[in-house]
Amino acid sequence: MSTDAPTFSPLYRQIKGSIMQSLQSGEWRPGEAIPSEIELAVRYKVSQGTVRKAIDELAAENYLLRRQGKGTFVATHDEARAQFRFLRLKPDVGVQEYPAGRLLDCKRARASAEVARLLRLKAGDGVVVILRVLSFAELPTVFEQIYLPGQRFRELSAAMLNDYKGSMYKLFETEFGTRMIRAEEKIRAVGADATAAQLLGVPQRTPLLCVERVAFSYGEEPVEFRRGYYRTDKHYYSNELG
Amino acid sequence: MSTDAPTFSPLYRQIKGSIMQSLQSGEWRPGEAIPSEIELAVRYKVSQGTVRKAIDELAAENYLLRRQGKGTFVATHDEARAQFRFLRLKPDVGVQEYPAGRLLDCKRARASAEVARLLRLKAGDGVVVILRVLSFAELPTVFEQIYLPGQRFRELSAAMLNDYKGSMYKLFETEFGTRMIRAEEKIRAVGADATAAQLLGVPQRTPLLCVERVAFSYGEEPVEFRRGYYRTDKHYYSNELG
DNA sequence: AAGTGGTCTAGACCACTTT
DNA sequence: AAGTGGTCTAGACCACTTC
Repeated sequence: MSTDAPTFSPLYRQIKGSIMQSLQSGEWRPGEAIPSEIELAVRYKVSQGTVRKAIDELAAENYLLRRQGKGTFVATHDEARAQFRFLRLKPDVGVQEYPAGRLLDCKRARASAEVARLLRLKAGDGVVVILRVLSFAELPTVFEQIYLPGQRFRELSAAMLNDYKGSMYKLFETEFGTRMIRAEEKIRAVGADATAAQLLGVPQRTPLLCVERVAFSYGEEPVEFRRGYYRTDKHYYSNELG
Repeated sequence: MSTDAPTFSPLYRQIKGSIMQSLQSGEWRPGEAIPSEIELAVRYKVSQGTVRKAIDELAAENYLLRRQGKGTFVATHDEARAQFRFLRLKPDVGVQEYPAGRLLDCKRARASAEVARLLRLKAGDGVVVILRVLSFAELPTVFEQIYLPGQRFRELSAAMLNDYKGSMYKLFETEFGTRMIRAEEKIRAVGADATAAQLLGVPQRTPLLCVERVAFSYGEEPVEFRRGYYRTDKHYYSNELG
């Protein structure tokens, strides 16, 4: 038999697929409870155990959040758990805090070949470009360039970004129905260019972490490209190898 | 601290603990099959499903490896899966390859305060210090300083490191009964010092990734501290945010 | 008390590997 | 054919939350 044909797909994976579709279609919205395991078992005509296994996997992949006694909820970017999932910078001393953001620019532009490739657009398609600086305890630490598909984020404006309190991903989720599920990062060491040096208050050619991130939403759809320059004299990027 | 006053500990977690102890004690060795689920169910006087759940978690945490039809095996560092678990450097172009290592030094020394703290030793305790350079396709890319507890690695020698074919963690596992389970890394950007510059063939102050790793064995015991300097002009450190 | 997720059981059957 | 892990079921009971 051909190796890649879906020769066999267990029931619980099909259920998992159904649930993911309901999430993607917005039938159940972030923060809301989905139907109970028993209800879903009835709906899909399977046993509760089979539904459980489907939900177990979705919870492990950060799509859902189980709360004993209360129900199963669509994951959100304002849970404590999610706060630092995409921000791996920790201070050398003290506890991790959420940074203050300063918006430098938010404009429309055309996608370069690179950005188009990463976001699966056509070169020249419209994108939103956001520039900002993040500071920890008044110390400018991150300079970020963010690229978003213009289509999906048509309504996004500088005012919106400034008014919104909370993380950017929370705003995307709330205002654009776009939930980030996972991201891939490529990390390099580079010397600060004139712009980064000025914004971060360091000499040119100071070694900085260059972190390029592509974030994916439902269905492995890339919906954000972000390039960040991190000062690492008082912070470090933390990672766990499991 | 004794493991816990179990406010409440489900059966399958106790089973999991028992299995972990058998792994730690060496009752089942890396690469070997552990008893079948049914045998374990009999041994622990529980149902097969309860054993399954315990094994599920251990497999997810890279302690065990399930193979349908064959059995459940103690994880090893020579599986394809494990090869790149601790090496996150990927080439900008081409496919990831295993690097060639060149040993520069392997000596005994006394732990500095920092190394002692990280390895939970007393300052001045004996440690093994290894210096080496890793090259990808003839290109020196990583300069590493490795610190190991002298006690545990009493027999380790330069000859042993040179003779051994395969990854260092595989050697630790085979020759010292020390299996690395997980690791934490702190990543910074720094300028190349004279030593690193010379060994990696770059000018001084070239931006390099500085990756500090503490690796843990069974029971969260730290058994290795490693500081690596990575060139990132042709490679990048890849990470996934799940 | 009622409803939710979490644990545990016992048994049936499926898929994969080896003999 | 026999043995392994993988799936699925049905039901019991526990722990947590809310009413």
